[in-house]
This record gives sequence, C-alpha cells and structure tokens, in this order.
Amino acid sequence: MQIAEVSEKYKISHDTLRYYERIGLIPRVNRNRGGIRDFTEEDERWVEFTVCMRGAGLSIEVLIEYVSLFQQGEKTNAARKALLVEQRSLLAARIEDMKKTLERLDYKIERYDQVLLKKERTMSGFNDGQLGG
Amino acid sequence: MQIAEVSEKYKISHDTLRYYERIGLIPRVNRNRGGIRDFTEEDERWVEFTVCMRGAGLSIEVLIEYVSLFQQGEKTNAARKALLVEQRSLLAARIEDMKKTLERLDYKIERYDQVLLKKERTMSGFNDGQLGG
DNA sequence: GCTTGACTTGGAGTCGGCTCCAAGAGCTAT
DNA sequence: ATAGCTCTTGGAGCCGACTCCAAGTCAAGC
Repeated sequence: MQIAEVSEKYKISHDTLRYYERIGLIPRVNRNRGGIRDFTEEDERWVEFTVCMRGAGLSIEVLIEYVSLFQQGEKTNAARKALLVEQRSLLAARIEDMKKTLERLDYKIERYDQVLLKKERTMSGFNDGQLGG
Repeated sequence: MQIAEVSEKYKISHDTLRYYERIGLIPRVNRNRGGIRDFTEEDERWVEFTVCMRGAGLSIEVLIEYVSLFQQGEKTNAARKALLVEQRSLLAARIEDMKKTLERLDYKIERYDQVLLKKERTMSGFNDGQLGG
C-alpha cells in the first residue's frame, strides 16, 4: 500500500506521514525498486496507533521514545510498559479535567437558557450578572 | 490584587496573563495611579474561567470571541450560548475519543503485564508479537 | 536621594507540530 | 517519446501559544 492510500485510510496528510517517518515516530517504511514507500500491515498498525495516540494528545517526543524502545527489542518491555503506564495516568488526568470543564459548560449553558427564556417572556431582559467568566 | 498574586493563585505566568489581556482573552484590567494592574474579583473570575477553558483545549480564538460578545452586552446572549453549545459538543467528542484511547492503553499495558509475568516465570521470553503499534 | 524590587510596555524569539515547496525520478497511456 | 500522474528528497515556512527581553517607571526602605 502506498502513501496516498494510507493517507486516506488513516486521515492523515502524506506530508505528515513522511514527517512522522523522518523523525522516527513510525519505523522506517520499505521502498520498492522505484524508491516508493510500500506500507506493510505492520507499518499500517504503527500509523494507526500513532494517529490514535496523537489524537489523544500524547506528545511526539514520548511516542518517538516508545518506537525507539520497541526497536531495541524485547529487553525494553519493562521500560515500554512504564512509559505507557505514565502516559495512561496523564491521559486519565486530562480526561478528568475535561469532564469537569464539560460540566461547567453545561451549567453555564443552562444559565443562558434561563436568561433567554425569561427575556422571551418579559421582552425586557437586562443585567448580565455573572454570565461572562 | 496585582499580577504576581493572581499569577500564583491561578497557576499561570505573569507573561501569559499580560499576553491574555493584550489579545483580548480577558477584558482589560484597571491600572492604579502607578500604572500597575489591580485585578478586581470580576477580573479574577475571567482569569479562572480562561485558565479552565484553555486547560480543556478551547482555542484562544474562540475564547476571544466569547469575551468580545460579552463586552457587547446582553443582546449577544443567544450568540454566546450558541458558542458555548458548540464548544461543549467539541469537548464532549474529544473526551469520548480520549476515553477510547485510555481503554486501549489499558489493554496494551495488560498485555505487557502478561508478557513480563511469563518472562519472570520462564526466564526465556522472546517474541514481541504485536506489542508495538 | 539612592537602591531595590515589583511592576510597565512593545517587540522579538521559541517551541511543537505540522505544511508547503522545488527539483527530480519512475510508471502509464497516448 | 511526450505528457501526466504519483511519488521522492531536503529544506524552508507557518501557526498557535506562549516566553523572554530591554528599557523604563514607581513606591518603599535605608
């Protein structure tokens, strides 16, 4: 599978794919006789994994580290797991944070609803109160 | 309250606070006779709100728009609510995405656990299988 | 009245993460 | 064999979001 198809399949630009390979975020992809990338299924799995992890906000730096550990073979299993465990906990914390913000938005939206409804009825709304921040 | 205290209270650098004011992410803060910022409680609420929303990933651009609407007064209530509703749904989608990635990390970590445990017992682990991507 | 320290400003610099570009090579169809 | 397409490379450019800097002001303490 060559770059255009992979790009489309995983919703990532070909420039970004090449960039990811260049910096070691995905392992080097083999080229055919013409020098053109031919992605194997394993390459695809790396692409998919990377797109997923980047989407969740894991840094490029830490993902490069993970790939690098992987390429050093099995002796790095413990280090890889430790890396994943740390990232998992950072991600869980971010999710918790975002959930709270989501609730806060819900509350704010509700207050706007109330104000807008009242205005509809009286046609004389005034006073923003603490709606802003 | 002046900048150092606000900076400490909301865990945001004074440079970033000044930057936020400059670009309109928080409304302009009053200065005392000496030209020094004196944050009111309302200023603080904006700071806190902004730090919270930025932390959840809302863009500076959209938050500036919200402040700008707020400053145009009550006639923008409907627009403000619409903005919040849209951002709420973007945030909810990001959270869902991240939750899935979290589960995936949990699964991966579990597989590393298994491999590491097996190795501990046999002292002859080999084969990374599909642990990588 | 001089130093110290927290503050001011506008502007430049940095960083992470892409995104674009120019020049060129290799297929495929006409 | 010429055109057209997709690909290649290395390097430059860009964007969002800060972060740092230089030069200067002001209030308080010695």
